[in-house]
This record gives sequence, structure tokens and C-alpha cells, in this order.
Amino acid sequence: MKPSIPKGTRDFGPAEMQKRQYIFNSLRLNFELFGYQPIETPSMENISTLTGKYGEEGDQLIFKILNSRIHEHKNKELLKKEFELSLESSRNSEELTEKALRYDLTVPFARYVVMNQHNISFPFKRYQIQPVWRADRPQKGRYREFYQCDADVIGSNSLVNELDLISLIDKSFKELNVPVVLKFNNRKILSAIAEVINEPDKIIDITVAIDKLDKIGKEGVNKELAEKGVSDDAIKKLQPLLEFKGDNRAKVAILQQLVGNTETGKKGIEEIEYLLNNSTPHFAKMELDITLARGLNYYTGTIFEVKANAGTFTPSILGGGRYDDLTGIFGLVNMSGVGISFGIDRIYDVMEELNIFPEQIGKMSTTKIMFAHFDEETQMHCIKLSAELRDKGIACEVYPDATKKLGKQFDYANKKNIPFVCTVGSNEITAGMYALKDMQKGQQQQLNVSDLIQFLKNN
RNA sequence: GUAGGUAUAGCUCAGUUGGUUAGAGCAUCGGUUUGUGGUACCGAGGGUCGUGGGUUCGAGUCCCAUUACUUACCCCA
Repeated sequence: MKPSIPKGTRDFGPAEMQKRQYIFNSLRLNFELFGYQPIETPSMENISTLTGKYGEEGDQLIFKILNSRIHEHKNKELLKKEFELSLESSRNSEELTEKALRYDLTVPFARYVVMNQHNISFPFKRYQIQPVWRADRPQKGRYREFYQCDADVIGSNSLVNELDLISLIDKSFKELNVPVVLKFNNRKILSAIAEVINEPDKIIDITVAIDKLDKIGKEGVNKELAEKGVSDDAIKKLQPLLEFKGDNRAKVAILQQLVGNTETGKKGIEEIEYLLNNSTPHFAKMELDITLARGLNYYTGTIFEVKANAGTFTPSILGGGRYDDLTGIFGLVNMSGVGISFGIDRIYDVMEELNIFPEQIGKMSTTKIMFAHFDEETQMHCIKLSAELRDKGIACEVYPDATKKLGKQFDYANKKNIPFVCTVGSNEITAGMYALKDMQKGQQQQLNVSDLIQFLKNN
């Protein structure tokens, strides 16, 4: 059998893991610097927890888990009927699938908050670093299994949380040295637009269409709007939005004209102005993008998206926003939350393309020193030495095979990028002086055990 | 779901208008070197050319089907 792994999944070797962990560690550190606490939730959720939260398209991409032991089901006729119905249309049958792999970390978080509401003191700031699964068709930068690193605050309406997240985004990408543009918008603006042009039912179609502006252009957007049944009159009213150019202030002015006289519009503009006036990103380029919509259904206020600002591969590497009533579905109302999600797999891809991982990352050995030997006796001596070094906190290993060939042992150390090799033969044992070779410099020196330990601690 | 591309050694790929025994680099193993790697030289193993059918005296090469992978669209981290 030829081994393989499912489409859209990947194995990670030691070098990749080192780079991935570099990103994970950096993000985790920042999450904690901002006061977020870690939680984890199961890979699978009850399917009813997930469906209906991501929009029509999103729901289709949920990985469903077939119920176990369906061959033992008591009512097979019912199963057959359910299966046939499932062939007819996109629906979910709990007789067939009652669990699904999580699609994101936000919805499971909302579920967690509702279930643990009596043990949580609000506002609750949590971070979560776990894989999610999407039954998408894989392509460049798109995987079926990938990690999200989420930071959310729930139980606070304050826009200070948005400011906090902007700082977190700014600081995180600064530390990773990834040049980014942080785009933001407000769903209230989008709602107000739908209101103003009298197409409140088409809010999703409208947002999705204008989201594509930079891809398909003004004409493309208009065409799509018409296809979705938006009236000509409404499309005409939308034109200023699609045509304007200018800086953040100019955009606000346009919004003011377009939706400033509606209540939601006014509120949305207020929020946007607050963020523009009070956020202080030093690294990320902050840009109000009034065509930014984001597909997920649950956002109601501020929305965020981050893209790399260099190179040719610039997918969205972070997304987020405010959701006012995600917990409401689970029975806990008046619980507004806001959060962001770093897509570390894409951040990795972007960093790889821009070649901005620090030089040593991916090339460093976690082993500091390897012991080379000549026979079983000298090998045993190495094992004792290694125990002594490990007690002092020095990562070391003994070449596992008994071989007389030093070359082979050095080759192993070299390929593993182990910086030091200590050769232990009978001469060394008798003298109590060991040959320590610096693999990079190629220099060798004789040291006794305590000097060896001291040297390795200092280098 | 829609549209393209690719499929030859463990990996990355050559392979001419269809023509003898299908090649290279890397990797692996061995040797040059029985106490020294990263750089040198020599050698070895490893392929049903994705699968099935067709055209032909002859197919890795042309045609059809099929499967897998991949890219773009949709959507998204």
C-alpha cells in the first residue's frame, strides 16, 4: 500500500515545526502580555452547535462525522430514508451525523462561555490555539486542516477592547517582522447601507458583492448585484461607495453623506471614528476599507482583516470582529464579544515567501552536544557522562549504534546541526580529558568534565 | 460545484518528428580514509513510465477513458 494523507492535510518535519513553534510561541507570549487566558475545546462539537453560524457557504464546508455503528441502528428504514433525503438536498440528519469537526474557534468559544457562565467572571479574555477543519477545495494557502490562534474578549461592549486588539495585532506582526495592512470596517455601516437603499433582505449579497471590489472592479460588482436581484435604483445609490478614493478621513466623510442620517449608520461612523482617533499602531498600516464585509454571519460591529503588505502571496492572514449576540443562540443574551483569529499556516507561508524567519530558526539543533565513541565500553562511559550533563540542564545525546567509524558519527551530528561533538576513547577515559569539537569552527580542545560543563553552559 | 495544468527512481525533474538496454541531480548504502563531519573522488541498490483501453511493425512519447495531485473561480485563515 502506498502511504498517503488526506487531501489538504500536511505532515510537518522538525525544521518546519521549529518555524511553526516560533510563530506559536511569539503569539502566545503576546496573548498573555495582553491578559488573555488559555482554554481548549474539543475537536468535535455537536453538529447543531456549529450549523447556521457561518452563512450558507460556510455551513457546507463543515466536516461532518458519520455516526458510529450505524449498522447496529434499530430503525434501518428510518436511516435509509434520512440518507435518501440527504441525497436530495443539503440538510443535516442527526440520525446520520450528530457530530462535526470545529470550523472555527469563535463558535465553540461562545458555546463554552454559555456552558461555563457561572464560573467565568466577565469580561472574559481568552486565547485559544487549536486546529480547525474546513471541507474546502485545497489550493495555495488553503488547507483543510489548519491552526487558528484566537484572542477574544466577551462580556464587554467597550471599544477599548477593539483598541486592545489593534495593539495586539500591531505588536504581534511587528515581532514576527511581517509587514501588514490592517483593514477594518463596521457591519453597522453595511446594515445602514442596505437600509438606505431599501434592500435590507439583501444585506449579505450586497456585502459579499462589494467585498470583491478590488478583485472584479466596479462593473463586476454591479453585475453581481443585479444578478442577485438588487434593484437598479439601489445599485445607483451604491455607486459613490464603489467610486470614492482618498484617505481614511475622506472615506468617513463619504459614509457620513451616504448613511449619516440613519441611526445605525451614525453609530457605525462613531465607532469607526473612535478607532481612528484612539488607536496607535506603530507598525501595521491601518486602513478603513468600506468594502470589507467578511463572510461569517455572526459579526455585527467592527470587522478586521489583515493581509501581508509585501510580496506576491497576500492572502488574508487574520480575521475578526465584534459579535453582539453569538451566545444568544445558546441562551445567554446581552453578551457582546470581539475577537481576532491569526491564521498561522498562512503567516508561515507569507514569512517563507518573504524569507523573514530569523536565520537560525529551522536550522538550530535542540541537542547541544553529541558523544562519539568506539565500542560498547566507551559508549557506556558516554552514557554516564550524558546523564551528568543532563543533570546540569545540557541537552545531549549519545550516538546510539556501536560503530568504530567516527566519520559516520560526525556525519550524524553534522546533519542534525548539533554544535558540539565530544569524542570519548580509552585514552580520554584514562586521562579524564575529553576531546570537544566545535562543529562550526572546526576547532578541538581537551577538557575535563567540570570544564566541559562550564564551557557548554557558556556557549 | 465550474475551468485549466500535471502524473517517469524515495525526492526534484530530463527524455528530440513515435525507434536499441528509460537518464541526471539530490537522498540512501558502500569504498577512497580501522580517531574526526560539513567541501573531493569512485561505486552500488532503487522504475509494470498513475491505471485501463486504443492507434501502430513499434508507445514514456499520439488518441480515449479513469483516478490522484495541483492551480484559478466561488468562499475563506
